[in-house]
Amino acid sequence: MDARVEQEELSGKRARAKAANRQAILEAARQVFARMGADAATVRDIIRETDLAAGTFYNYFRSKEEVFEALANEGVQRFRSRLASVRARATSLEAYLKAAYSAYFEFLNEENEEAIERGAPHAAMIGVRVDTPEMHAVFEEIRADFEHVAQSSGLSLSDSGFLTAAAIGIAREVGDHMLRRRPVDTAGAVEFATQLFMNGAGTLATTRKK
Amino acid sequence: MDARVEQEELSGKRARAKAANRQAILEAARQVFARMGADAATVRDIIRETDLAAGTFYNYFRSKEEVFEALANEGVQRFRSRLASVRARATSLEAYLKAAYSAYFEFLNEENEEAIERGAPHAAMIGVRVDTPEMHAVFEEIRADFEHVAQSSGLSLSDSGFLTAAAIGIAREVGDHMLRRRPVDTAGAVEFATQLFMNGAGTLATTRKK
Amino acid sequence: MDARVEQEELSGKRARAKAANRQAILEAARQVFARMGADAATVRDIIRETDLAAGTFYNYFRSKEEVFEALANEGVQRFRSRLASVRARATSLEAYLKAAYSAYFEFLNEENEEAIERGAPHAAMIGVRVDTPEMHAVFEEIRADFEHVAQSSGLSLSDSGFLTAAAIGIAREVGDHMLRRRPVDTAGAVEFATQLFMNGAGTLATTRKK
Amino acid sequence: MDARVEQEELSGKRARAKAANRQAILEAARQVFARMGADAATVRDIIRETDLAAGTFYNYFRSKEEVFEALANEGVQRFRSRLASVRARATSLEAYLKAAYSAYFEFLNEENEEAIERGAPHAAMIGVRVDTPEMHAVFEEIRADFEHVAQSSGLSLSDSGFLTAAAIGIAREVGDHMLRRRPVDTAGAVEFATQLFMNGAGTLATTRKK
DNA sequence: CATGAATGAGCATTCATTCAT
DNA sequence: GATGAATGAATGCTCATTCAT
Repeated sequence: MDARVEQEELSGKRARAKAANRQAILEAARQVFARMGADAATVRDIIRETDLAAGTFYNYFRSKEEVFEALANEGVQRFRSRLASVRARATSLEAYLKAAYSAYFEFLNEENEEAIERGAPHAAMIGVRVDTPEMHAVFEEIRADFEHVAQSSGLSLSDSGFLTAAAIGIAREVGDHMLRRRPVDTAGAVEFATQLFMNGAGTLATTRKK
Repeated sequence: MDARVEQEELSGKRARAKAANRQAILEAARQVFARMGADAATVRDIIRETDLAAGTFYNYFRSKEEVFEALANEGVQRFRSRLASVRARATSLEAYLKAAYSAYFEFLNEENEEAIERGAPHAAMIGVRVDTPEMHAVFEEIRADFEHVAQSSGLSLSDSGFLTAAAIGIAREVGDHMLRRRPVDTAGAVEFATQLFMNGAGTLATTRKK
Repeated sequence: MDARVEQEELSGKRARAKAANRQAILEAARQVFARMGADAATVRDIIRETDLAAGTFYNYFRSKEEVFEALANEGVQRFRSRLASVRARATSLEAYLKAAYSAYFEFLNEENEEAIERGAPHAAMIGVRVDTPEMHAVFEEIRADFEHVAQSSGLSLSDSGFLTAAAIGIAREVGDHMLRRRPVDTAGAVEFATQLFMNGAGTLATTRKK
Repeated sequence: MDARVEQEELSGKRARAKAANRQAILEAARQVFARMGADAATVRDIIRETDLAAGTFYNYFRSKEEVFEALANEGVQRFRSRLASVRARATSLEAYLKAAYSAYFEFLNEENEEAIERGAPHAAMIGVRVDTPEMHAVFEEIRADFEHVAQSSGLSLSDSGFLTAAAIGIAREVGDHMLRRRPVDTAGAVEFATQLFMNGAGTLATTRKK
């Protein structure tokens, strides 16, 4: 009885403590992964960054991989929610692209800012790089967006799979390249990526003066 | 005199054996990396795939990473040499792109054929995926090619860094996508990637009939 | 409240277990070192003598050397505390020597008894043989004792460093020799060493009858 | 026939080459042992210091221990031959002691000079420290010398075993101590050790002025 | 639920030794 | 007899995971 009452009284606190522990582990993992790479990191490395005991880790995750996945999904989800806003407001293909690239490049910049400042060589995009079911879902969302926008404009896309892949490829590589430049110019990257995807390299080259 | 000849004969055999062993380790590593991923793989996994003894590994490589690097460089070099032929024959930007994408997609297909058939989920491009000095060199080569071809055509590229990044991004993602389709259609991928890069998505969408 | 009490009970048990494990490792190491020599011994040899698991060793010591050192210091400290009593009661140089030699030879005998009975060829004095900072401290203690006792007697020692070295040398070699005789005669060894150090070999040789 | 003749022609050369190889290994071992300690040293370390191949080592020695023993015996033998000269010329106990201590301290100094200059922390007396049959032989030789000299002087030693042990103990510790002082004063050490052994500490202490 | 010591499988690596050449 | 690559047993050590408290 006593125990039960106590348990119920505590349940709120406990739930909060549980959530806090889970978050603590995730945050520690994020830092450790960034600092030494997810592959080199060990569960011990993560738990050491925490004030929890080794065994406690296993109350929340079954393995390092599970943490990694959780972290990755978290990242993807963050981007996905941004993409959802974009989708809602998209009118033309070009407008959609601009908004989507903008969302991605901003996201990339924000996510890496914290890590890069801390001198974290392995930072580069834990959340969005990995080949997970979540990432495939994002691919399909974008493809659907493309098709939807195209349809609205009375267009038929030749190969939406390839188009989506290309859009994503541009985002990734141009995004990485953008991060290496100082100052980081997301607006420029958005402009470039959108122009290239819409009109090709032709418009990006100018006839030289003699 | 006699001794010298004999010694050379011997060292010939030995040298051949050494080279063979090195190759055996590399080949085993390629398979192991493909099967279980380079990070999960251990030196033991590699040497087990071989009929060599554990210690022998260390006569040839100092660590798993060294094997990985050797393998990666090997792959990049193979592609680089193809790229060199392309460069030699490039006339216009479009011709260069077509040839380069063709080189890459064919390369991708060949390299992965063997691995995919063996059911190797981690196959996807050890040689060309990793972020090595070699890869940066390839990036710069392509950028230089772009600038050279542009100059020949009397054009000035707006941002050769971003352009190169975009071209590579398209290659990577469209390439991966291509591999997932059956039958693998490299020619179609080449056509798509070239068109997109040159003219943008506009030309790839057709006005729908009502 | 309850929890606190419980925790202390638990930690008590744990603490006891930890101490017991540490002792078990030390004792096992002592035996193994005695049996096969500290250099030939491996961590596995030590842990095998224990009912602990291999990894547990590293919860207590970082290496075999650390165990060795702990063991050596332990031995030296045991002897040092005996020497402290001797010092407290020393009046003349001869009295000090007698007491110190007695302390050492008894110590030597006791420490090696257990080991020799078990047929341990490498027993001979882990604790006092090695060249550690602890041993140097003992050297300096003895030298200080010499000077102090001499001063009390109104004497000035010619070379306290050499004198200390000589006293220790005699202790070591005569002590080892003593251990090889049956029955072990510590009293005789004390008498001999003291006489030799005080008066030289002259008093130990008697004129032969014709 | 041909082969035989060739072999016989070479036999001289070969014998010399064999001896040279053996010496090369011994010398390399001496250096390696001095540099890193005999226990830490490996056969590889030794052979690396040589221009011989790994396998060649085993044509001359069966193991590192055998080299060590050879080296140790060599050292003891060198000292033994000096001791033999001493013995030949010894008249009184004091004269013998003086000569023997002199022989040992000089020997110690010479053997370690080369090593210490090269910055070899592990040098300290490979040749004379170890507990080998050879060392026991030396012990017995000295004991016999003691008895012989005593007899010549019409004396009877109380306990020649302990006396010998004491003399050796003094030699060892005073010798080590001597090596630590700069400049190394072998003459002083000889004087001290002889005086102490002959007359005890009494003569080495002087009454203090009030 | 938290704790943290124990576990023991598993890994990288070294090394003495062998042996085909 | 010399060579030096191959061998594979052995070692130190780490780490994910368990479980008594």
